[in-house]
Amino acid sequence: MTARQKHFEQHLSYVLAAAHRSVSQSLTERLKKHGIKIEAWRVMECLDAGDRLTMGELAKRALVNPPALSKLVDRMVLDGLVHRKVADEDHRQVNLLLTSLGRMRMLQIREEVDDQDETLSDILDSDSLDLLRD
Amino acid sequence: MTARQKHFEQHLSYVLAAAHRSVSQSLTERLKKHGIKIEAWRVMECLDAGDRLTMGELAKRALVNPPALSKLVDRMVLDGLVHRKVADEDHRQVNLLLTSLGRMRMLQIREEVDDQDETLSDILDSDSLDLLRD
DNA sequence: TGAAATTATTTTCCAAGTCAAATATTTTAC
DNA sequence: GTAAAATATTTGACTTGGAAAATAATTTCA
Repeated sequence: MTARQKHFEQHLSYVLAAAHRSVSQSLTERLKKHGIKIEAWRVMECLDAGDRLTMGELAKRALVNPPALSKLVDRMVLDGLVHRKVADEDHRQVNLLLTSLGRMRMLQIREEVDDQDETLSDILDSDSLDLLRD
Repeated sequence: MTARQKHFEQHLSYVLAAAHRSVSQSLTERLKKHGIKIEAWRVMECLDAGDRLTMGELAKRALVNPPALSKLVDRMVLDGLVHRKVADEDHRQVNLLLTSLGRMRMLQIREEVDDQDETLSDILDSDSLDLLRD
């Protein structure tokens, strides 16, 4: 007899959705002044961190499905943040590269995100964050 | 001198997005057999739990923006899960009500969600969940 | 080798979300 | 009492996302 009869707001999926929504919304708000979406920021950070990423690798790391990534990258290319390059070894693959404008913008945005993280880390302790990495 | 130089995958927004994505995807997969989206399930649970909810209240509790909720409800009405009723006191407001079909379907879906929660609660302990409710 | 299978990415078509404006109703303040 | 402001919800125009198909390149293996 497990302790049931819980309110649905305690379901894992609800709690996660609420937390994600709240954090995303405030970050989206902050990123508005930089004219960029959270996903685009993640893509730029991945490119800065990882080496010669293909679209497939990038999709996994930046948490975006391949078709969505393809379209997002279209826009980022238009904005001059990244550029595509067919991979040398395997011509099916595409390597994405940050432009210097892209790197510059990423650094500015990173400050904004770091700032939000510091604000929020007062509320949330790091142990629970570790647990989320499952 | 705080311990910086962290990888961006440790950012709160990234960790939350990853956790949310992972849980949502597996739940979405499970809910497919019931022909329903996570948001629609949340709406039904809210209606079952709360009393005479207006669209505005519902939007907050079900974690959906008002325009998106309005459209989602359109579909749910078509599917016979809920129906709209102009509020008695304030005719600007709309009260949403579960149909009996809606309640029945909700109960079935709840089992699916409870099941997933049990599966995942082995991995994640409840302390971290409490912390997410901020 | 070369046809078939596999893999990476993009495209297409459609469903769903957003922002701002429109609509409907109620409240406020003269 | 009524015009103006405020509030609740929906609509419309546009953007974005997803599933599956299309495209392009590589690998397998007979």
